[in-house]
Amino acid sequence: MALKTKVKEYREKAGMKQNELAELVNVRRETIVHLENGRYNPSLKLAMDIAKLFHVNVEELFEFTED
Amino acid sequence: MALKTKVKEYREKAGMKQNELAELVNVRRETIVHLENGRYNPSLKLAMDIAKLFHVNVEELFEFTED
DNA sequence: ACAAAAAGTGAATTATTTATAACTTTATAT
DNA sequence: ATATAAAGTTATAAATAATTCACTTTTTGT
Repeated sequence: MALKTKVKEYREKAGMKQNELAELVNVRRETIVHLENGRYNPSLKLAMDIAKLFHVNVEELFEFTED
Repeated sequence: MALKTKVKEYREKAGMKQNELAELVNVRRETIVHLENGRYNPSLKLAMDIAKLFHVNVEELFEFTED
C-alpha cells in the first residue's frame, strides 16, 4: 500500500514552493514534504484540495500500488 | 467542511449491502455507515478504493462543502 | 404479523494523519 | 565562497479516522 504521487511535479510545474503549496491548502510544510516523498495516506480533503488547485482529478495526482 | 457523498446511491445502484461494500474495501460496516450518513473525512485510500469499485472518479463520489 | 436481515447509534479504544519544533542537507544567488 | 532560501529528517504531541462492541430501529420477505 505505497502511495505514488505527482504532487511534486505539478507543484514545480506551477513554480510553487512547498511552503506556498502548504499555505494554500492549509497544512504544514512538513506535511507536503511527507506527502511528496513519503508513503502515507492523506485525508481525502487534503488530496482533493491539492487536486483542485492543480486542476486535475485525484486519480491523476495519486495512485496506490501494491506491497 | 461538510462532506457530501454519493456512496449510498452507487452502492444501492449496484445492489450491494453496506456489509458487502465494507468487505470489498476492507473496512468495517460501521465505517460505511458513518461515511454514507456522517460527515467526516475518510482517508484517500478508502475514498479511492470505493471510487474504483464503482468505476467513477473520486470527485464524482465526494464533494466538500462549506461550514 | 412476525422473523430475519440490514441499517443506524453511541461510546470507548486503537491506529494513523497532521502539527509542532528543532534541527541537517541541498540548492540558489550574489 | 558564503549567505540565504528551500527541502528533508526525526521525534513527540495532538487531532481524528477507523475499530469494536453492544445495542436499537428500520426494512424486507414469508
